[in-house]
Amino acid sequence: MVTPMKSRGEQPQRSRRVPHARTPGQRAGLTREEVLSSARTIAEQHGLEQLSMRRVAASLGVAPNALYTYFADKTALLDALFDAILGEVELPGPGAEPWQDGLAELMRASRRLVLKHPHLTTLFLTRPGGRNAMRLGEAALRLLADGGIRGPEAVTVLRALLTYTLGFAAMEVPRQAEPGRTVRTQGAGSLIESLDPESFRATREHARELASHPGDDDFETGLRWLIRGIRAESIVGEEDEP
Amino acid sequence: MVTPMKSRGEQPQRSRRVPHARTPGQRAGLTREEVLSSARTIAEQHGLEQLSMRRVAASLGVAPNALYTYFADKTALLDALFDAILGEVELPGPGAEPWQDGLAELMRASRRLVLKHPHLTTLFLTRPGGRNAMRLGEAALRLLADGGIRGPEAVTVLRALLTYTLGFAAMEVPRQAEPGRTVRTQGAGSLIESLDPESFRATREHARELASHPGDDDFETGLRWLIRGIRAESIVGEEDEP
DNA sequence: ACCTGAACACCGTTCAAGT
DNA sequence: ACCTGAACACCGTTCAAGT
Repeated sequence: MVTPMKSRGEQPQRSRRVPHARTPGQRAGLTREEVLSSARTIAEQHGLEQLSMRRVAASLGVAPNALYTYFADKTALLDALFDAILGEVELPGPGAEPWQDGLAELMRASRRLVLKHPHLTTLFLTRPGGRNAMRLGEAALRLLADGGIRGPEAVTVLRALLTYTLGFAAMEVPRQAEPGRTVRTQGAGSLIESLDPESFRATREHARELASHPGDDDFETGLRWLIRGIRAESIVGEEDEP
Repeated sequence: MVTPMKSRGEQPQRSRRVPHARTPGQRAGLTREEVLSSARTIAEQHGLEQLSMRRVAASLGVAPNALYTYFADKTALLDALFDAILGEVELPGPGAEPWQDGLAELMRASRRLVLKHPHLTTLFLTRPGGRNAMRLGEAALRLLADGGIRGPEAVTVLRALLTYTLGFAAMEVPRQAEPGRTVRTQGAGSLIESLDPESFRATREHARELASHPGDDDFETGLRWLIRGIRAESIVGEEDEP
């Protein structure tokens, strides 16, 4: 499904040649939300590396430096963009399901979100969390508390789960979504063939699997392993293991 | 019509090294390795975002376009740089230690490497592997084979472990190493305090732990969980658990 | 406060030409 | 093949000035 864009007064993409039709004194009637939304459209359609202050400004029909009224610099815009997207994660309701299932579902939702924004992957891993990241963390911590995991250990668990989830998404995305990478990516398979058969014996034996894209199954399996390991060590007195 | 500005008076040159003291015909005696090494120095000392073709060229005392003799474009240089660094991972010898200990040590070595190059973290997650990445994978696959894990499952295990390891390093680094981020980073702690006490109850209860930097202990714990989960599900008939 | 014009100090990359 | 000079089409950001 396509992300529902708030349709404001903008005419679709005719940023070609409408240079700011204003004299120094006049206002364009910009808002912070409009700038953010425009940045988002560009990032989603053309990739993060195409997202520039000048391009955002052009798509809004203003001069480049007009944006600095709303964002101190480009990283401020990036941080806001990141947090806005994070706000769309569908939190699993406080259902009666077992806490570990709820956690798994939360991680799946996070991964789906990242995959829906392939160009922003690195942002998710490197930018410190804003308000919406906290909202995600809160949901996870509550689920953990349901499972009897609190305190420092809960934070460690949360970090491990998020690391795995976001890291997995970060690894699987660029290989398939980068701009002019088609040639280089397919080269991975043929690179294996060129390796010395002796010193790369195991690699060659697994050539087929290594060439395949990581996907849902790999993610689910690893997530299950991690949760299982957490339970085995953290929940001492649990007996109702299925 | 916007006029491209090109009116350039005689500005004083102020580059560090001697500006290319050659006439069009003369050679600088560059090598691919020299270019790579110079790029590496810049990336390590000033960060990845400061690594530009022009800066590398300047540090070598050549014109910017001279580099295109050795690298097709900037991403080619980046890929080569990435693989060169990967080549420095210390592979654990084929010792008699249990396979899971060997794997854990391999992941620790990988994390240490990433942490030694804080500016290159995203590179490790997003760039497809070159020859040295294969070398790392080979070592891991052999250890897994020692543990009786082969075929598709071995690749799944390898992916899960690498995802966790590189993802963890990617998350812990930027928060402490980014250029002008000091103010923003410390803001994470105070952001928690500003949250609504009710809807962010769990977050506030864990404020202290959440504010702390993830570190060695967190990494080790998560790695142990993951490996334990893998063993529990993959190794059916193992009894000698300590 | 919100915007423009102009400028500064950069980018990656290409093209022609010299040896 | 290896390099320079010059140019093209971009960047982020700042500064002064207009309303």
